[in-house]
Amino acid sequence: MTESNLLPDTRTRLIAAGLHLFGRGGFDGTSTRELARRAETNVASIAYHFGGKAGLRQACAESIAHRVSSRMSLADADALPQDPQAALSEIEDTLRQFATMLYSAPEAEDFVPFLLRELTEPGEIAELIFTRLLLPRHVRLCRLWALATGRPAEADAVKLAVFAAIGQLLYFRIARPLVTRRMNWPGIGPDETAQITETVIANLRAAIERSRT
Amino acid sequence: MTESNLLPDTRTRLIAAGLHLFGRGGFDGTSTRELARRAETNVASIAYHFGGKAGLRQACAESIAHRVSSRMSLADADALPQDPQAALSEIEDTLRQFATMLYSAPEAEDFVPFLLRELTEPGEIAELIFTRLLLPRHVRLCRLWALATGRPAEADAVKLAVFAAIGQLLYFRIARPLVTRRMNWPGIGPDETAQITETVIANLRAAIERSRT
DNA sequence: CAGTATTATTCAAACGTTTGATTGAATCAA
DNA sequence: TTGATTCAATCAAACGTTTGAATAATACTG
Repeated sequence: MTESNLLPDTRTRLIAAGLHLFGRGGFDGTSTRELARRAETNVASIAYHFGGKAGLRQACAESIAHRVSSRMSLADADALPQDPQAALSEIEDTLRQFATMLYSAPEAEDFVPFLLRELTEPGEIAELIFTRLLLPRHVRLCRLWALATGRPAEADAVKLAVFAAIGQLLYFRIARPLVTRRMNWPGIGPDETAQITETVIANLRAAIERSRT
Repeated sequence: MTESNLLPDTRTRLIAAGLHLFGRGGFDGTSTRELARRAETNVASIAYHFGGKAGLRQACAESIAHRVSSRMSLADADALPQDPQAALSEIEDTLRQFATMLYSAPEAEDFVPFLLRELTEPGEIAELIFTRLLLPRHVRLCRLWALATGRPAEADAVKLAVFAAIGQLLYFRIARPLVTRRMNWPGIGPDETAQITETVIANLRAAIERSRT
């Protein structure tokens, strides 16, 4: 106790290094020596704390799962809004939260690239991220969508529409270099984030309107 | 002359191997020995024909650029449709072509993963793919969008809306394992492709309708 | 047209480096 | 002292690349 040290745990530092380096260079593109250097520790610590490089990768994913869970809490599953307008509002709020996390939350900056990279290539990590983070939110969004449009919550069309809405946000982040190039943006700051978010929200409203009639 | 050999060029075989292996395992995750084995040649051929592993990667990208150009030709830039309805139709056609290539074209199957992987990580290759393949089509789609909605073609909102439309298609392909899991699909066949495409087209129509008013 | 010189391509083998992992000693806190 | 943790040093394996000889294709010459 009473940690007067300036540095966090070796364990914690290694996970931070993993998120950063795996997210940028990929798992194969990152060496254990790089990881150790960035975490300011010895290579052997990786094996000691995580059993190996693959174990560190897993620990990075679990670290994200925890942090995202705390930052984007699921609304109580039993408490669904009643009128369509309230359902739509909650969908919009969820997307906005998601966008904030993806584009401009400083504390998410180091793990979002890791998350996206793992999501784009199938494997155990993608599995974990999907079941723990994405799936429960997808299910709830489908229920909300159903409330907002009057369609059955588990209809294929509803599920796909929700995927499409989330997909737009994820895509803008994945293709960020392409988007900034085409838009002649210096980067994605608060203004640009707002523009993207409003585009997606506008698409959402249009889709729901059309689906309702 | 009179090639009675069963195999294509070593050069050609190496590019095919590169598209396949880089697309699945990534650049760092693929060794020159794997590449040579799959191309049924010697490792030294990589250096001989492409200067090295990185050169093969580049050649793979250029091969894609050629193949996509021939399969998805750009309509003549000077021949824009005149009425909004025709413009909308051409946008829809373009998206459908794109979807076919991404999801179900057999001859695209081996290079689509390569293309997506390179697009998701910034670099020289992504640059080439973007400027040669994506950008010209994006520009034309913006013009068509402008015609269909009456808005200025180079308005930020138009560019972003086009990105959002393309992004949906790309995302469904990138996140294919996730989508099939959630939908309880065995895979993405013609039926599933149609469902996805219709979802995106429906979103497109809704967005354009709303943008027009 | 035959025979030779020239070039292009492929090959097995080896190069030096880097990889992830492991070792046993050193260091630390309790 | 004890158990947990970190360390420098080392390991075999795999890495991308290079080598020089062998082979195949092409051009030249008499």
